Amino acid sequence: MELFNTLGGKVENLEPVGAPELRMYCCGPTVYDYGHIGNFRTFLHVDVLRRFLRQQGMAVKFVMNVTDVDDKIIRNAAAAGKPIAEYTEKYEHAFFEDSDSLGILRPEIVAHATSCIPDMVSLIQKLAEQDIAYQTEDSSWYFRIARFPEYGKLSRKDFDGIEDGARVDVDEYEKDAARDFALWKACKPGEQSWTTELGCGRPGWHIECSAMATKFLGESLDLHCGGEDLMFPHHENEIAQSESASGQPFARHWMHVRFLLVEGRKMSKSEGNFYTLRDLLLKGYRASAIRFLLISVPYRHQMNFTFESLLESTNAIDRLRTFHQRMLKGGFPEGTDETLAAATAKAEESYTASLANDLNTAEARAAIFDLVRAANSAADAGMLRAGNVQEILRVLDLFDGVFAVLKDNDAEITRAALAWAEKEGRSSEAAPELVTKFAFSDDEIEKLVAERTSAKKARNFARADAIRNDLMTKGILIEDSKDGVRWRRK
RNA sequence: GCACCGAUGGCGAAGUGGCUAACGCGCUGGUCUGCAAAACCAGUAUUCGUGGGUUCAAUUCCCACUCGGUGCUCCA
Repeated sequence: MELFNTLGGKVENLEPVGAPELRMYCCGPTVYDYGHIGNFRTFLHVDVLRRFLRQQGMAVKFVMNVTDVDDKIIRNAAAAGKPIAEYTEKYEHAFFEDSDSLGILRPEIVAHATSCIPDMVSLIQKLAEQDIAYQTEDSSWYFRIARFPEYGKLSRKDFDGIEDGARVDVDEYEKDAARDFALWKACKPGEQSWTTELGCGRPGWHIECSAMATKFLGESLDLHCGGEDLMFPHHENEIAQSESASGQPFARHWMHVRFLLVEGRKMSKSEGNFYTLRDLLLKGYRASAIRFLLISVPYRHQMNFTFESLLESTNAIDRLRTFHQRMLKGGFPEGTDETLAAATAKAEESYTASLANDLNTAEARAAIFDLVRAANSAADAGMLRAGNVQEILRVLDLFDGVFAVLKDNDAEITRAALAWAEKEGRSSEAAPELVTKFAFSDDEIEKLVAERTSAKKARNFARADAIRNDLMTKGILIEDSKDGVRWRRK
């Protein structure tokens, strides 16, 4: 497949080199709070890539780190009066719970910063031997950027222009050069620290990824991913550290997912447009719709997240699911309609080609909707045959292997979110209509639906419609068809 | 300030130097239905931010401007 490579700024073929599997690393979350939709847009697109590569028959070994010690964690844990391990455990658990809700597959390996300290220490020692790492008076260790002439090759920055610019950390006066970055931060009283050959302290942020990626994937990776903001300085620093230590290219391919806007503005707490996944679930939006929306705009484009588009995604998924059910129900005559068979083959081809072309999810999506229309249309015209259905379901499975929205476990996820809100004392944040919608059990709904069906049989339409309207106000939709009644939560 | 990215219908959003500018949602009308829902059909941008240029031909390439976003600092 072809994927844009930030290093070099071109679309390039992505394939494993020197190993049977593609070695892929993604900078994961810093677990100091619940994940927001911006975080998840990145992880979702990385998931889409991984699923597609696998589907294309490529073996992938995917490693993601969890940053479980850093300034924010130390600050927040102290404020909460908890040891950092206990504090981070909660948010890491929540992160993976949210990832599951969004259909993000778990990495092959999850690497924790706090369990890889010795690897970081030996990496820094390697740099120290070459005098690339140096110690300041306070016993912290820094990376000497002057010793890595290629610094800036990823983000293609002109450092000559910036070097003497206004923004220099005033409190880092001990460094030899303003841009030198911390590898190891000397311990401070009351802060979590490790006593190592480098002295007492804790790792800098950048060294984590270099050490862990190398530990689990070797000195040269096939692909390194992350949000666009990480390109500089984080990834640039990773390259500098890793390549200085190993003398080899750190990662051949770099993928960066662009930020999203919320209602046309940068998402931020001060703008009041900052949303975690849980916020949205409690507002009554479905996990599947959030996934679908977040991956529908190709990863290299800035996307504008709005509540209107979230509703649109919900409706689009309903269309797909309704169609899927229609195909599964079957009952079509034997044989194959050639026109539809051709349309199906074309949809499959277009779907694959779109994703293979730098992960154009918008086009891949369009290919599937083309198929839905063609098949629905053929079915209505009495042209759909069992042989077509078989192929259509296969293509639909292919699509869903990457998009993962056909299986409906939204109610389950929403219930879990409600339970969480209850437990955390945040139930007031849950939308009232959500509470009424889920107050009804499936059994109760079935009972009312049965009652309506018998009222209908007795041609008591007034009673039947009253039941239907009542359920409608509670968010439950009833559909009659030739072969029975179907209901679903809207 | 310097650098980079974007601007396509009511909304979201693909795409291309030249065939009717995808797809989804919405809306309007029709078919179906006891009525709905689902589904289908038809309609919904003579036009791709503004102004100039290159070209036989530009939404697509170039320049300027306007607006939005991003990076230069922790951030997915």
